[in-house]
Amino acid sequence: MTRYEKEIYDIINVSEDHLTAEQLFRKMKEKYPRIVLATVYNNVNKLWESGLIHKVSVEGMPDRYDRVVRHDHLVCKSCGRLTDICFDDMTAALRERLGEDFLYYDLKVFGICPACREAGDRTANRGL
Amino acid sequence: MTRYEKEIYDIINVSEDHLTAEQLFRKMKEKYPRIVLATVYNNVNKLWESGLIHKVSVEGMPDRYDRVVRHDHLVCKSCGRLTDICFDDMTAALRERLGEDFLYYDLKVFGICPACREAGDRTANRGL
DNA sequence: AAATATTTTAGATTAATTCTAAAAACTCTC
DNA sequence: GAGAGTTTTTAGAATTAATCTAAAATATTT
Repeated sequence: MTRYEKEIYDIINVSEDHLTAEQLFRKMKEKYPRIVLATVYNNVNKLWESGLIHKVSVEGMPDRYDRVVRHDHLVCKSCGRLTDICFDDMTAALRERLGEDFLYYDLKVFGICPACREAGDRTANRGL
Repeated sequence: MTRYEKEIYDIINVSEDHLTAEQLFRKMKEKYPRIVLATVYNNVNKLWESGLIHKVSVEGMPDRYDRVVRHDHLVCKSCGRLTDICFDDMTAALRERLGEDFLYYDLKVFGICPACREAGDRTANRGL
């Protein structure tokens, strides 16, 4: 692993958030001011291809990057925020129903996050 | 629903495939040669916003559109092909674990489709 | 240190999607 | 059924996310 690769890997594994390439780029820039966005893309793609990080894609938003430890996601339909959640591992059950092996599965539960729900309520009260 | 909206809605509901905006555009063009890609985007977005169709997003590929009847997806990691599959409805179980309501969930199982597996085997035999 | 390979930079390019302004097609009212 | 207002479509520019390319910078090997 190169220096940047390692650094990006660490940011992703330490961060509570699910960062986009752009956000990783801004974070990297604090430490390496001459870094360029393409370098971040190069590195997340290398990390992704070698299975060291996950890529999370939600319609209408840029891809975000995530640690690989098994978990699921809550997606806010309103602001797009991703929250980790860990439902029971369904691998065995899915495999049985499917009748054959697969690589992995991805479960996203869409709803409205507390912050947006509150904001929505406030908005509703204002009659907007 | 406008004429185009209805037509696009029907194509999505009749098709076995999961079409991209580009593919819908080409299909629409057979019947309405003067149609423009932006019109397809306008219409799928209207349909999507009103909950009449689903949008399926997989990292690295353009969004595809789908009927709304509840089902899950198999995604080929190699060619990207989407296949419908219907596992048991987990809404109740997820809701219980989550402790609150949500809008819907999205389950994708990633693997290698039969065609790609075969092609891969052939390639492997060739030593590539 | 020279030769080779890998990574980064800078900036152009592509692909998917959205936006904008004008034209066309509806819809309503009288 | 002609004009007024609204909605949709067209055409093409603009935007965004991501990739590509070629040269420069860094590593690695010999």
